[in-house]
Amino acid sequence: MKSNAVFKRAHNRCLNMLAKHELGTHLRSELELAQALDVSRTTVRAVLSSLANANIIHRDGSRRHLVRSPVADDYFPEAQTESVSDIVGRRFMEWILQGDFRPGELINCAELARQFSTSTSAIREHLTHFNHFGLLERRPNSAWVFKGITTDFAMEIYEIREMFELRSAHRFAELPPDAAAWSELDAIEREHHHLLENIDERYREFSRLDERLHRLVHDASQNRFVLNFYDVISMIFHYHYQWNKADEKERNYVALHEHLAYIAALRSRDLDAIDAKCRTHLQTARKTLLKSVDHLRQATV
Amino acid sequence: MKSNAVFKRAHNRCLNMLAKHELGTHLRSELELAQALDVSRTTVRAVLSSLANANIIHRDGSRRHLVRSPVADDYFPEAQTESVSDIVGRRFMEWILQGDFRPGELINCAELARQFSTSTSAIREHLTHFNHFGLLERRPNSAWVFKGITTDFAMEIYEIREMFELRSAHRFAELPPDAAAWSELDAIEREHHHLLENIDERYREFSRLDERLHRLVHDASQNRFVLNFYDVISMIFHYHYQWNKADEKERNYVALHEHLAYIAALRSRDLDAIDAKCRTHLQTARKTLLKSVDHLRQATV
DNA sequence: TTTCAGTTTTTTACAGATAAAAAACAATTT
DNA sequence: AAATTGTTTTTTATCTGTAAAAAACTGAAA
Repeated sequence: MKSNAVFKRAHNRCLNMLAKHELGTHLRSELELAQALDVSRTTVRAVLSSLANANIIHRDGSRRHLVRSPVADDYFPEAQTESVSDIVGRRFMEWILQGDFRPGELINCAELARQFSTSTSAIREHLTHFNHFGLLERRPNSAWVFKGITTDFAMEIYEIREMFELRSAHRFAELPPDAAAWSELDAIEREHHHLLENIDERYREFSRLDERLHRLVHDASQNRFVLNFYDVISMIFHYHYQWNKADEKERNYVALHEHLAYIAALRSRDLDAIDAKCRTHLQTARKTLLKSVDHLRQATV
Repeated sequence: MKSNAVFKRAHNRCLNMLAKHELGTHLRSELELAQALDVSRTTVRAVLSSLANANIIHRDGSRRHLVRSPVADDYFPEAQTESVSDIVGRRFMEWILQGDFRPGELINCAELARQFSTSTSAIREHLTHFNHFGLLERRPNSAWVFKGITTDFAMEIYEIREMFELRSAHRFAELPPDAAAWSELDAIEREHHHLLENIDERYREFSRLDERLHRLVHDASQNRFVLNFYDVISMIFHYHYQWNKADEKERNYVALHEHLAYIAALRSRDLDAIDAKCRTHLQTARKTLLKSVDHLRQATV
């Protein structure tokens, strides 16, 4: 059966919203809450009745008002707000990065299902997903082969990434001056400067900024295949940041400066400069990934 | 439950093999048969016992020999040899091409399951597949949106195709002279000449040759993402050939000549010539696809 | 007449069950 | 000993069932 993670997530988010409310004030309509929480009205109603049960809100007639401010105990634990599908995806990547799988190894769905305490259906769904990511290969009527985050994988993914990002960057340069992307680029640049000012404390925030910049560039491609592919990159990087912490501050410092040069090139609209700065940055990023792959291999051999 | 399409397919293929045997001759070992039929020994044994039941083969001791030649009636109907997953994939594409879906329309899994007389699980599995193909978009906890084979789709897919094929063609040109790919290229070229000699009768065979040439070029990329993407192209083309028959002979005639020029360029190893011929051919192919998309849209509006 | 909350209907996300197929193991024959 | 067949164990593909969530419908209130 379906878990009620959607409900619990909405519940917690609703508590966050209510924490900013003054006592006694009326809540917004169910429809507005549904839109704010990004769930259906059905789920909002479930949340509201659970809040009423906990005496956080109370009804007077057809309206609801805030009775008491929510406390830590009113929240569902973070772990319960993750959907089964997200859990499986996360745990699968963790398995890979902990070296529980070796490249070429066959994957046992039932065993994984047991390990992750879900059903084989949930596992199967995710295996097709990772198949698309190039991490697995399906042998029809037979087992799945784990292909692994190997040197080959890193080289292949970067070959495509470079092609796609150069193409997208060119498109970006052609955007009309009033496009929203330019002001987003300005905002990203400012964030880079802020980060550099406090690099010692804030260097860990780089990954989010990296994602934001590259996603913005890729968006200019207006090509669903390019964007789909960036999801793959993004996922790999999301985990990569967690698995190789060596020289993290130094790496991020270098990358921030490369980003600034790249941003300046984009703004200059000079295609050759864009190519040069983009290539430089991607080559650094590739080296980092390759080093991590090596690290991963040595840790597990 | 699982259908026994694998068994039936193996059964029919085994009958084909036996049709070439002389009466009384002994069959090969179970293991050899399994390898020849590309199934497990378990399935081979099921096939052999069903053949024994039909008095086509007979056992003497531990060996088996052919008793009578198989007849048409011994075969399972073609329709029963397709796995559920293949059926769903095929029928889904047929639906798209018959205009049963309109771009932007929401897809109803249960309704589709009813239409295709399978379960929602089989449908769901295929929807994720088509999601990856850019034909659908998933809205979490909600319906799937059909994006359709639109002009945008054709433009986007060709943008990537051109990037990937040019890159692969360059790699192809760099292959050592003794690589197997060169002799396969020779064979493909000869097939082109044969086809051109009998273009009036054989023009329909072009699509298989087209797939063979482009697949060969893409193989040189040695990049799993390029190869995965070619599967998308290949699928679209497989159906495209069935949905637009207008000017088929003329189109194929032109394409065959473009292929020959492309092959000659590859053999010359001159990168500029390769780029030129490859681009020319892909642009023609794109025009054809765009015309078909138009055709599709007008037929369904 | 638009916006709301109450109610009902559909649909999705998963779990669980099972025949078919594969794989592993055991016993025989060449 | 190597190759084959017989038997048992696992694993996959797929169907069915159900709580959770979404969507659609309905009547009341602003």
